[in-house]
Amino acid sequence: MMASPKVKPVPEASLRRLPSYLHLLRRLHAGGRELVSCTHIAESLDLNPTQVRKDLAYTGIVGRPRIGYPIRALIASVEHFLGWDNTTDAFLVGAGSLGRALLGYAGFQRYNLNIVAAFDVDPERIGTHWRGKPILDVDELPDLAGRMHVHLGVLTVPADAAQDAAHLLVLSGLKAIWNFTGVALEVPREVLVEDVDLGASLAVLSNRLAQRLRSAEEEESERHVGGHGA
Amino acid sequence: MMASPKVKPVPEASLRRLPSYLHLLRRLHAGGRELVSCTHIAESLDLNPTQVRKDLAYTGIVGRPRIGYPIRALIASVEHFLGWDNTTDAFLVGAGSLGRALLGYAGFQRYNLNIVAAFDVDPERIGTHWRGKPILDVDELPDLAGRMHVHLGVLTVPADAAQDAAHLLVLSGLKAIWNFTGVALEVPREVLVEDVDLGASLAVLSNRLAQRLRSAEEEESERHVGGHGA
DNA sequence: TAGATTGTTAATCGATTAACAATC
DNA sequence: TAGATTGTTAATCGATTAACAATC
Repeated sequence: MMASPKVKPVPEASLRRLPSYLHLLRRLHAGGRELVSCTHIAESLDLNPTQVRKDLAYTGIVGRPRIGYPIRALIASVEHFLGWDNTTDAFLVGAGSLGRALLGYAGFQRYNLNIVAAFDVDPERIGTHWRGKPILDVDELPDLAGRMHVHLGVLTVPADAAQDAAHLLVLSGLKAIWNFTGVALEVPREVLVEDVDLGASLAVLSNRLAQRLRSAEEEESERHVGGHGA
Repeated sequence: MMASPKVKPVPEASLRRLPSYLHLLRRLHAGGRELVSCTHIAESLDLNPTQVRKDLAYTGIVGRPRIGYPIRALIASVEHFLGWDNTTDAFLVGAGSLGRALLGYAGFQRYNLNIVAAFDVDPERIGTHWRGKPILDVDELPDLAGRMHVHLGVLTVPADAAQDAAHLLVLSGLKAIWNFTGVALEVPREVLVEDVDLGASLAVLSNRLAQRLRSAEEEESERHVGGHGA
């Protein structure tokens, strides 16, 4: 007996757009507006209206032709679909600079994400607090995960400790890992991993910037020679 | 006269994979290995060999049939292609919790990225240092950007200050913005923006996790009733 | 009613993957 | 030489976008 064999997963690209809709919808709602159309959302966010309509349909909302969607219900629908309608508790592993940053980051409230504790191996860190959150010995993690019913781990250890730490999270029964290490983790299929890869993001920007700086130079030297096109 | 009109841009997905190749290649190189094949890279990173071959070809490297690529040259090729062969200086704007985290993050060395200073509007922060980096008044940014030839800005201000801050960076002559605010910025076409959207990333993980927890519940209750499939 | 907007089906587009000739 | 691997062209796949009927 397999778990929901027919449900085809929502495209990742669609999921990734939902938070930006949510952000806009909350602003509109705060501004007192009650209805919104895909056309309006699409224009605000510079997207294709059909794409917005499909994305929203995934959350289960049904709109009314000529009218659009009730904003209140739409917000609720998106939040529920993302599991952001209830607080999600999480453990953070690796209380280095990046880890402490996320530990102190107030912005996670928006997603109803609550990091309840951090774990580390460094005796200097263990037993201390950071922004009101305890930093505990990583050896306590397996036991606490079970007792506190925590399913989500935020992984911020150094790259060379990443795979071992991931293994520990799996053994501790966590079901999802938000991976900031930049390392491709090997975990069982039933454990979810989502990578936040700063290197990947920076690569896009760096390449495009380097390209432009190069072609700007080229253009400059061409101007001196008397350019004959590319 | 347009800048390089014929150069078709490398697909973003390919660029995003390059840092993971680089990471692996550096490890192999450190291990004393001198040659590597796409097959080997693909197996290590769980990718399609043809895809790896195409990605690497974008950087300009040429391999030898039967042999593969010389690792040293391949690393140099990828690094150059990403503009990571020389140090890139950057300004960080917004020295809140996330900003200070990135300011103190040692991992950027890997990409030859050097944040030289942070800027803020809070008088309490201005004039202080964090991890050896000065936090300056944002009013000084335009002048310093020109004098220090800084092209890249790391944007970590609160969401409601994002657009204004981006505008300042544009006016200051910066050419690229690494945007951590989660806000869709409006900037002139000639300014590059790359978004690191934690909300988007978390959305994927949250939805998939919520889905699984839901279907686990379903299965549980089905077991009691005597399930008749999905 | 007229027409704006939804929901859905079809066409387009681009990225991934497979096939295969060239080559060391 | 034989065959593993590269580089490239063709086929596949999935996401985006366009077209359009249904409807309020």
